Amino acid sequence: MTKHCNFIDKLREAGLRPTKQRVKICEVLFNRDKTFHFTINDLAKKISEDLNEKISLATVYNTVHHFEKKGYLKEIAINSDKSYFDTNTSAHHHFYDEDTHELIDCHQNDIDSINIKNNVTGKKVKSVEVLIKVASDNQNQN
Amino acid sequence: MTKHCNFIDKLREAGLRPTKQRVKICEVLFNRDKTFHFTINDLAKKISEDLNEKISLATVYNTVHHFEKKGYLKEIAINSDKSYFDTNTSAHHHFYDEDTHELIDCHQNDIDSINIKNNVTGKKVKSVEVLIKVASDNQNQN
DNA sequence: TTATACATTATAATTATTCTAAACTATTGA
DNA sequence: TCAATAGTTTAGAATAATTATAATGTATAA
Repeated sequence: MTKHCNFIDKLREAGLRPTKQRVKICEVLFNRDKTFHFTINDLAKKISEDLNEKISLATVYNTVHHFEKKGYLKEIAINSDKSYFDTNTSAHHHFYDEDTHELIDCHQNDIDSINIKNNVTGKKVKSVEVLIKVASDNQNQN
Repeated sequence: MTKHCNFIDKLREAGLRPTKQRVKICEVLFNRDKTFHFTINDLAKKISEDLNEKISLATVYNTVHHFEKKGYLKEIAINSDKSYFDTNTSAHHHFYDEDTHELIDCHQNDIDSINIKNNVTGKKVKSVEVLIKVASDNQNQN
């Protein structure tokens, strides 16, 4: 289990002052074994439940975006009215369960590596994201 | 070039009455050689320019969503405050140019086919979308 | 041609996100 | 230790995409 002081270091490394709000956000995000897929709203709700006091949404937005820029979080490309983030920043892709609206990590051994043969002229590949939508067989395909 | 009557048929096949608004939307979307990547706003703007009269945004939203359900359009998974659609509904993926914010089709011969070795238990793969983000070499990676 | 079911529209409502400006706090250096 | 300052948090307003509403309009089938 990672401790407070590690989060303080982590925040300092990101050039952020370790305020109690940010440390709390770190705890919720990074003090866990499994990958966490979340929306800003999920995160804010979890924090206020844990903490029994509210934290401004603006702070959550700002901090999450800082973390994303610093590579502590990854934003997941998905068609939704909300933005999804992932605490797993390693190269991996996602399943999206259309029945439950749940995101599931797709690990390296679940998929053959993606081989791009022709890139856009004069550009460099910055990231490759695969989203595999799944559903029960009897589900309507959309 | 596809003609009016074809659009009327197309709309009927989708179970939609061929109103003048819908026929116009068809013209803008399907009366073209190249793939069209667009947001609802792009589309509404193009229509009002072409037609020199406005068409309600609600109508555009409704019609585009009908078309998407019927498989005439594909929604593209991208992290954006807006939804992107594509008139090319065949199996293909996308490059996203982070410099210009432009979407570019990734054709079959640009990428090796995606091989999913382990799917989520009890589910069927409904779609596989690959988004390749590209930028100039000197661009900040985010 | 008329009844009816479906469509369009303007506008209001909703929701996610960003902005703002005032109050607050971690940090730095005297 | 303490004050100055630079960065933070906050509530609430502003913005923007999307959806809902309810009145009016129109394609269609009988």
